Amino acid sequence: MEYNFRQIERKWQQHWVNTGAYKISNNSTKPKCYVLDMFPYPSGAGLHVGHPLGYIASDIYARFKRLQGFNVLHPMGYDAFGLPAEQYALETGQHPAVTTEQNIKAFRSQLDNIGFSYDWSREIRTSDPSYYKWTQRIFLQLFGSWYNRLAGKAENIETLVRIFEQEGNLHHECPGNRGIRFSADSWNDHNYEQQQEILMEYRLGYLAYAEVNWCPALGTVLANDEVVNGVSERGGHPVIKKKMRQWFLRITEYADRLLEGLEKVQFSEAMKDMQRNWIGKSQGAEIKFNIAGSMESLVVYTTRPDTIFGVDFMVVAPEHELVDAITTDAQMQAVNEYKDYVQSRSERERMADVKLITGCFTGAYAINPFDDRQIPIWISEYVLAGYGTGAIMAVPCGDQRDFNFAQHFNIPITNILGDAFNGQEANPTKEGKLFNSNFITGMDMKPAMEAVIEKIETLGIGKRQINYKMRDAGFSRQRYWGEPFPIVYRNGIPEAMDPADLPLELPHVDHYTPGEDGEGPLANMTQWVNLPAEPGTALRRETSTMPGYAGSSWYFLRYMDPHNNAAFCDRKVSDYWGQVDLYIGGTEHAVGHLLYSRLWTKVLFDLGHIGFDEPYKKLVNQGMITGSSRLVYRVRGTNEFVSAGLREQYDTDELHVDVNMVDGLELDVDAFRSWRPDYATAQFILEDGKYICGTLSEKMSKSKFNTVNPDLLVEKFGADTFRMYEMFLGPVEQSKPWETKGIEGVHRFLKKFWRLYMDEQKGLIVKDAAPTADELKTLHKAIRRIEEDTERLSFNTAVSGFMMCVNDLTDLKCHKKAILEPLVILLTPYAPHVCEELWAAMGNSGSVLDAAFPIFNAEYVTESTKEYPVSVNGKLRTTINISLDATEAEATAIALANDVILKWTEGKDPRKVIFVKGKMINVVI
RNA sequence: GCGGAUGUGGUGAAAUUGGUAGACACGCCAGACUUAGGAUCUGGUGCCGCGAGGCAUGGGGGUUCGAGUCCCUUCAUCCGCACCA
Repeated sequence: MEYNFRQIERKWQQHWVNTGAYKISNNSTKPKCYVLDMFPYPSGAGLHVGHPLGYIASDIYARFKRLQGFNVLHPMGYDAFGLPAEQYALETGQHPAVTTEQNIKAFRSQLDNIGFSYDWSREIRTSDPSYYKWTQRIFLQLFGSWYNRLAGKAENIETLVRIFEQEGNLHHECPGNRGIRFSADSWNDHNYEQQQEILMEYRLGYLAYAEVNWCPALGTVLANDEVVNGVSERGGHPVIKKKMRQWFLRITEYADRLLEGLEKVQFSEAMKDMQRNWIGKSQGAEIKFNIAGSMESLVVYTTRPDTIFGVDFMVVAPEHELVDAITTDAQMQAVNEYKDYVQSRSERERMADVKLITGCFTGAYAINPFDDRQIPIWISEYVLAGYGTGAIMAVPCGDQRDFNFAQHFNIPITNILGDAFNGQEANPTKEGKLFNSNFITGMDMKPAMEAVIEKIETLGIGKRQINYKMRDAGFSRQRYWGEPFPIVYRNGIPEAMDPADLPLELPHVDHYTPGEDGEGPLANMTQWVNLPAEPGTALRRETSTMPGYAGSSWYFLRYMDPHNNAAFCDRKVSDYWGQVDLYIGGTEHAVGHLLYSRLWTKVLFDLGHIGFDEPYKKLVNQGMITGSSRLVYRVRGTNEFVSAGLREQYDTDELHVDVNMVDGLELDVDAFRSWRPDYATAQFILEDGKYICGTLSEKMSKSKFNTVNPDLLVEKFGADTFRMYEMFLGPVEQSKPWETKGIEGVHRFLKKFWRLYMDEQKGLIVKDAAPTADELKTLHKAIRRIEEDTERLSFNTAVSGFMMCVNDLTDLKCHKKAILEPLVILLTPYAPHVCEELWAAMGNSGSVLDAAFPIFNAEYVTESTKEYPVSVNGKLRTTINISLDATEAEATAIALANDVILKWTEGKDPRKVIFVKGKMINVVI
């Protein structure tokens, strides 16, 4: 029998469906293991070979844990809301629900091809009302709670109301507006509307004003990646910033817990660094500067209060509320022109264009509180309104950006660093003494920071302040294809819907055009938006929808209990499954999705809905598979194509060609001719009778014709080969280019593996004879290696471990059941179909999926001698076989007596001999 | 700009703790079997050199008996940056 992978794979995939082999129970005495993939957004483009990399890795791990006796939860679903479906709807008029459904079907069939062990009975879709019902309910939890800083956790908003009634907000600074201070009496005097406004400043899900990318020509709000160079990607219309009232999640209240939580989880240090950076905690001070001739004062945030005597100018964000009030008449026009310019710039551009120095003097001066020096106040785009107080004190001798700014605008620079400042560039050191600095002159910088903070606090002109770069998360999208907010505005005041009335279903619309003034398409559904109400009351629904990360922030919980109608997840069930043991996904989610889902988990934990406050115990980021594009070279102005090696001799244009028409580097010229009508008559200038293509490594995309569809490879080589080849490419976490050519090596391996069991003529050739020591050694070396490598997710080396094992067993002509049966189990996580086939062929009744993982026995692999490498002065000169029992003296004597070593020591006495038992010998002369 | 990652043969890579650099494959070369080969098998294959030998892990420097691995420095490429998901 030959290895007929198509028949085998079809047969067992059907069998596993029929027997419910992947259905997992929530009731088990086995230890649990939760292995999760980041679920995909079902795009219309379908899967390319880059997508399944992480899925295959997690599938192997899940199957491996199952063989080890764990009850493994390994689910899959779809992050089905999103902008592309809505965009597609705008263009084609097809409802996103319809196209999403089609895309999911296509995804599913592609996934099924590869033989994953997902429990599809637990599938979820974020766009399904039975799912987003719970997303809405959890949002109401966020809306209905506040963060009690004294308790260090979220609590129901009612507890805050009780506190206000008794003591006002004396002990609970308002996170949304630090200026708000009130007593119990004044709280109780407030009317409902005023009280709601105050509560809004405390809620974890709250409304506030923020800027969006508004494109007047399209009448819509654009995502950042729909804006290119300040104009809309579609149509190239101007985009400006517009303030809109929007929902936010108060993630900043959790900044410290999100930082601390990183200590408890197994993420890569790089990943933790990215999150820490995103959160961006810094310690410093806020300092108030009076403004000359004005009642206004300017509050700046600085991490370097010790440099206060080096301040030569102030920079205020152009959007800062004070700008209009302090700008002098003489500067008004220049300031307004500058503000118009900044309006057209994206935040990214403002941060990235560091060489472009722009700014405008307001005409106003701040007064240094310690020496009364007058300091000019400028506005510049490099200061962002959202960070700190939106104003900085600029110290050119200590900060390069400030230095560049001062030089550009000819602002004199004060030196407070003595010789440490050379006048050519800023010196940002925190180590050293301060000069020319009034009462802190001569002090070391670090104690000086403390001294300044103490002084400003005594004087009441500032205070110690911790800041975070992280901002509260915008939670509104002016879009259709997302979760509707379960919010009704009663005369403009937002109120939670009754949870019993959820889900609030997304109404069907016929048009996806935006509403007025930047509102989402739902605003056009006046029947749906405006609810019947008593006279004098207006009841209006929220017309924004939630962003993509809403549904994905908690989906890992729903998989545990996907059909529960009474709760998002039964507490007993979430207690059983607990944290995700292994989470695999792309590094592009490093901050966004991961921080949001960590936040939601913490809130749900605080409110008592689940028993753990970090969702993912271990996180692994798979690398991106880049496409390897193939290029052809057309002789300019002709229909003649020249092979890559000869292209220097011609004037050519470089064109992408579909990688599926190229075998390695050789173009299939007939396929190329029939690719497009204008190539039908193409002529080729060949080298050695072949047309050789050029290559280029770049992101996989349809427009580059470098995507490779896994379906084709599965059809040609089988799912087992495909799975193993994806793993064999290299470490999961590393980015690498796709190269189809190598897949044949893995396919050959599986055929060779098959031939250990099956003969083309004789069929099964597995015998019951006793294994030899060599055979046992080969098997157990493989068991040890595969078990270790799989556990540490080093799948590429595990695959080569299998190859070595099969090569050795082939050389040994081993066909013994005692060796081959454990080997089949070992390979099952990687190549489940062929293993199930051979397992059955050997007469086993149950499924190999539930076999017991072979136990490694060290006895079979112990060696008595070692081929020691022997170096002279660190250069390897020979190897000598020496007993592992040999003492240092014995081994050294053998080495020094060796002919080759004698030749290299040239009769000199060795100064030293380094002997590392079991490793090497080095003779130093 | 900030942050992250990666540089090892013609290619993908391996080297788990500082101890034989290139395992395992692809490709290539030579051969066997064959009507045939995109099947299978055998041997070879880092570079330079006839050889002895020398050189080699992006470049430069350092620590060490010994460095792909540790330290310093430098270059290059890729990815993310808050409304793509």
